[in-house]
Amino acid sequence: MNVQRRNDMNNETVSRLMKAAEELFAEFGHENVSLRQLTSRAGVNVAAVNYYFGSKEALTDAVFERLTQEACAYRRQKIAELGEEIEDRRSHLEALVRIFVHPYLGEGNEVSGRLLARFFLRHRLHPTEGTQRITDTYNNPFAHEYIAELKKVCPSLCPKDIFWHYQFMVNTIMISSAEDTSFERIEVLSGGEISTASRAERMEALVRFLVSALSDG
Amino acid sequence: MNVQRRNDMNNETVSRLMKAAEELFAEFGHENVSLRQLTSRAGVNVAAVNYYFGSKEALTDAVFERLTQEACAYRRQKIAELGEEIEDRRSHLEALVRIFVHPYLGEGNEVSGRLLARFFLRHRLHPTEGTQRITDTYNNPFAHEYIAELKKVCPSLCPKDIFWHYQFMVNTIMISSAEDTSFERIEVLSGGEISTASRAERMEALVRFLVSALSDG
DNA sequence: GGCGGATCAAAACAAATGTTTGAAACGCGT
DNA sequence: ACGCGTTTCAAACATTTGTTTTGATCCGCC
Repeated sequence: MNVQRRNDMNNETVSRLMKAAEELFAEFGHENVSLRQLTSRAGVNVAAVNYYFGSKEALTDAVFERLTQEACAYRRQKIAELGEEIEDRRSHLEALVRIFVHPYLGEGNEVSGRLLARFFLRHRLHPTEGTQRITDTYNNPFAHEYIAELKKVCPSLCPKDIFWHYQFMVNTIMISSAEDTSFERIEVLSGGEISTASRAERMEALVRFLVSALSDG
Repeated sequence: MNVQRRNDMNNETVSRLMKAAEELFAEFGHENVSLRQLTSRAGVNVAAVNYYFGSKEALTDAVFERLTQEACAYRRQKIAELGEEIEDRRSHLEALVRIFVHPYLGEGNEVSGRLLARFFLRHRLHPTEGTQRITDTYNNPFAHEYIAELKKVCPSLCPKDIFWHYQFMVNTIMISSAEDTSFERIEVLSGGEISTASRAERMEALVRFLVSALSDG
């Protein structure tokens, strides 16, 4: 009835709200951002959230949905560009992994990547009707396509393990992308041997880890 | 002053509180458990939490600390039992991985394992003074010892990557242990090909994944 | 110009939370 | 039996949260 009343995209207030939500959610997590912080940052009234979205949760879901949609679309396109011909299995696998990781850790996705990962983790730990719907609509269909591609380049992997390893791969990427401090920990772990690495370095290390895990058997 | 007044372990109310906290936190996450739920379950008064622990956060930290301590102690002992002699690198590595995973997914650790993982994830996403202290006190020192063991059985791994891969390994284990639904997803991913797996099966699949990721290069 | 719906803003609202209070109940040594 | 420190309890408290309400204002249109 009054939920999700008129969240057209071409609306100043709506887009200001979503922009502010993205930034704040990424920095603090949606749990720790009150509507008053959010609307104050967006420069709109507190009531605007409920007026346009119906509830805070609906706004959260809207942000989550947009990011998820974009990530899946990007990856679908990149996989299509990759084509069918498989020259070297290992490098093809690496390309596949890079495509998956890119929306999270790739260049230009600093904010949205972290946010997307946080949303995903929250869905895993505390699924709601909304996040479940988004997962079913976007992530699961894409997951099937992606797993099919994995199968092509990992023939030595037991069929069951394809699913398992896909799951573990996703898990690793999520938490590794969700928070920068999880990467700064590398400095204390190595006793300073590795100084806090650049974003690009982190992604390379993650790709190596995942390729190694998925190849071989 | 009045914080952490008298949380002796040999106290009926205190242990009742911690037991209820463990169960509820594991099921819903500490964020989603109110003091009234908690104390009602424990059969004590609401004020008992503040009386004995000083605050809800202090109680949370106490639970976290105990579990972390136990996990590290267990692993230290098992590593010592493993001894120095390395006959087969691969199986030694596998044993090491199993030792790490056990407090999270091993038999008998159903509740505490999930809880510990949830705490750890929360610390990563939203560190506090308390969780940082616990990490510094227990996890980081143990991490150094464990990484040293890893180095012995992964000589082909570039020294820098030892730290990275350790970090990724921990991440994978955490999120994979934190929620059972992350494992039930395997059923929808495989299109029903794999029915929801037993806890033991999951652990085996995770061990395969990690060993594969850590060996080779 | 004036009507009517869309949009906004300030305030009020209800519910939940962690925390504190003050008094009653208890345990126990003297 | 008394006194005293500790523990327990119900109630109140202060604060924050998301949400709703009530008008005021804007803008297009007959």
